[in-house]
Amino acid sequence: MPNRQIVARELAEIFKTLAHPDRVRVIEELASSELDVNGLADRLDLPGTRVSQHLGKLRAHRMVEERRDGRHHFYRLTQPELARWIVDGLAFVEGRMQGVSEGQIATVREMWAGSN
Amino acid sequence: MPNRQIVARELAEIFKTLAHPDRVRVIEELASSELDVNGLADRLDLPGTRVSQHLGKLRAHRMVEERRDGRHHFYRLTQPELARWIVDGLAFVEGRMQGVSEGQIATVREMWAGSN
DNA sequence: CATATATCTTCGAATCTTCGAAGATATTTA
DNA sequence: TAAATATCTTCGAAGATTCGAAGATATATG
Repeated sequence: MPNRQIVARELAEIFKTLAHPDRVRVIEELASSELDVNGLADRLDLPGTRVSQHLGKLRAHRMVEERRDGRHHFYRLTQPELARWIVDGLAFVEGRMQGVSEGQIATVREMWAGSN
Repeated sequence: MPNRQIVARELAEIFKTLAHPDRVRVIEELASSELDVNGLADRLDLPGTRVSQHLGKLRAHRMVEERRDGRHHFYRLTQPELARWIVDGLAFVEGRMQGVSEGQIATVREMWAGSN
């Protein structure tokens, strides 16, 4: 199979892995600090079991790494630059503009980009 | 709902829209030139009906724009920088390295990035 | 006007994703 | 050792996605 198809398939896998709002938020949280499952669940206001499932998927695709300390599983980004690249993608949210103002986007960009 | 959640939802929509190898390839083809449905189908070696379906989705998310000339529907990127951002994402394919060599990625990066 | 071409839309089956609930495992504390 | 805590995995239902096939539309050509 031509290289372009192989590489396109890999890229699509990455996009699929990021194609859930909770997982985007998990990655942006981890951009500023390592956290355990409950730490993430608290900050994102999501049930821990759901955060755990998302982390399982991110782990399967090597986007996060795990470190265990006692009964806590701490997670961090395998490639911290990933968080920045995602923030760069906000440029394409702006263009679409369905119910999201430029001001809102700018605010979030600063929150997420600032923590890096 | 907090801004971060709204923006994360929009970003996830973008990722979902890009989460198919055919659509990644369509976008990279359109980075270098406007094409009609059959033109794309030929270059990507895909059935025209399938390319049309993918274009429908990209259109629904305003990633491509249509121009009609007779019975031909020509498509171009709404935001040409999108193609470059996707190529930047190749950095994260490299990190994962499941059956894809750095050489293959570099080759594709040049093909896609060069056409811009 | 009849036909061929280019594209779009709809349909239904197969597959994948998501979500919460329930159960399993490992670690700490009493 | 028993109970509590933190996390993971599995299960099954609901919903979304993908794909090719078939039918609809619009435009060009004979």
